[in-house]
Amino acid sequence: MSRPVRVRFAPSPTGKLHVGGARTALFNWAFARRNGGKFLLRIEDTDPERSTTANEHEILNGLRQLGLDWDEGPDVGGPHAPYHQRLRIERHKTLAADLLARGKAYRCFCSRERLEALSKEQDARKEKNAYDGLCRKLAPAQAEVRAAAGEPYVLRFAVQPGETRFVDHVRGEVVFDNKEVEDWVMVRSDGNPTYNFVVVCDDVDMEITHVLRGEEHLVNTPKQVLLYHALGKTPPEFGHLPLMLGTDRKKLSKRTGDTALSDYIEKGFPKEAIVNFLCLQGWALDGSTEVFGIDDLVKHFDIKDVNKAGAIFDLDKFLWLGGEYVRREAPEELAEHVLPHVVKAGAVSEADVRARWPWFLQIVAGERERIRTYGEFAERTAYLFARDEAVVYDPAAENAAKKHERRVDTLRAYLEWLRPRLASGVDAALVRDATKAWVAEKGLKMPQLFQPLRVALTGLPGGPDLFDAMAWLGAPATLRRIEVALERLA
RNA sequence: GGCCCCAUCGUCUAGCCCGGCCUAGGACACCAGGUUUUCAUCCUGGCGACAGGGGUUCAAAUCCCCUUGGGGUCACCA
Repeated sequence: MSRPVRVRFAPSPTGKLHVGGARTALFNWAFARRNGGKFLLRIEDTDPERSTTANEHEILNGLRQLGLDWDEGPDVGGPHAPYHQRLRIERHKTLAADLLARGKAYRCFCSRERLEALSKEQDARKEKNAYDGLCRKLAPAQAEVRAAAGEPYVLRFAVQPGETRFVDHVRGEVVFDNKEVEDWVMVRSDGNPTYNFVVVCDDVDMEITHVLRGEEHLVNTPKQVLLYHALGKTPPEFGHLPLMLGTDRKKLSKRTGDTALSDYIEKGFPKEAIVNFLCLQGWALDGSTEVFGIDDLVKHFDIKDVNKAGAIFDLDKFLWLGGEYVRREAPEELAEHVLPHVVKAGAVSEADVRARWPWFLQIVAGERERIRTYGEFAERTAYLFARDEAVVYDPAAENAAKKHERRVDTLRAYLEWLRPRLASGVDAALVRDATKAWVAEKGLKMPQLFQPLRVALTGLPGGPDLFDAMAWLGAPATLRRIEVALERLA
């Protein structure tokens, strides 16, 4: 007889949503959906200094963009409201007072100076840093008097000797000797409870059955399990997810790459690719299917299949996945996704693009196989929106063009030949065939014309079919760019 | 350093829990070839791993132990 599954994701709105956090949320959500349970969101805003509502909105927004929804949370409410931890503080204080009254916690009057000196001594003796339990020996009545006199104190949890063990669905059973767990601070001297305390209070009140979180919390778990017992509650089951690592094999940090979900959204990774990639960090569908959607995750997710070892964030594979999803999109859909990035690049307005929508769709269809993110589209097509006189020549492309001795003569001859043929616009197929015939007739090798021409039109070393590019550019720009190249490639 | 966690190709992983089907499978990346006006897509092929050492067993990537290596954590932060 097990209780209905209830899991939560409890982000702290002190910054952007980390991709590791996004994956934690995703796995929690999938676990709930897979097991017919509830997924709730709780905002861990106990640090008023660093928590902002802007961050909170961005986090919720990011989760929604990934396709997650929650049954209870700050915006949707629920039977256990409020879902902002800050608003639950009275309950936390009540629970803390109860623990104090029952001798499960005690007042500690030690000054920060003493604590600092203590840890210095411990360092010198190469001992582990931990509170020595001095105030635990104080008689409760005496502590009461000192507190009443206004002496500042913190509330510490009284750890009893023994062993603490818990089930971890990722790692198996984990055991800690309570000697390793210090008498940690539950309530600060300013009256605010600490994370390890409130997280348990809220998880108890919200009837959380499974706690799935990052491995960095593994060492907090014995403290929390002990607290559950002191509260007379059964601890939930745990699952500590492997860390997402940077290329330096350490916890993913800004040092080795972008860490915020929003960074990847801004770069224009397709949402489905983000979800897919996050799944692949620590979990596999079946060992051979790499591209799959969030529905497949729900259908097959089992916490027991989650990997124990940390996973290095593999940007190459992420980009590859991006390409997979980009190529699955129809031009119309892709055009909408790509448009904001084009506008952001600054050379053209959304209205201008929409005014030429069929034209834009052609370009999107043409570039689709060449991009892995929406952002890359904007980069690759920047030449289309450049001034004809100021197309940026990629050095590699320019050098390749300049390898050809007679490039200017060839280009000039071609320009003269081409001009009348574009009089009524560019028909890509026609010009393509005619040009190939022209090249053969002149006894030229293909690259002798095509490389200089490519630079003239696009400035890029690779790219779309040149005659498609001419069509996109239109006759005047095509001719003008070749004219300009006559001088720039001389 | 103490404690805790982890260990299959360069990377993400399948296999491990319930030893034999594993001369260890897939994917990314890389290399080579094909298609092509370039780039890309696409197709074909190649390179490439059970960290080391002991056990247990008829048999170990799979179970146990040790070593080594890596990571996490040691706050009145979450």
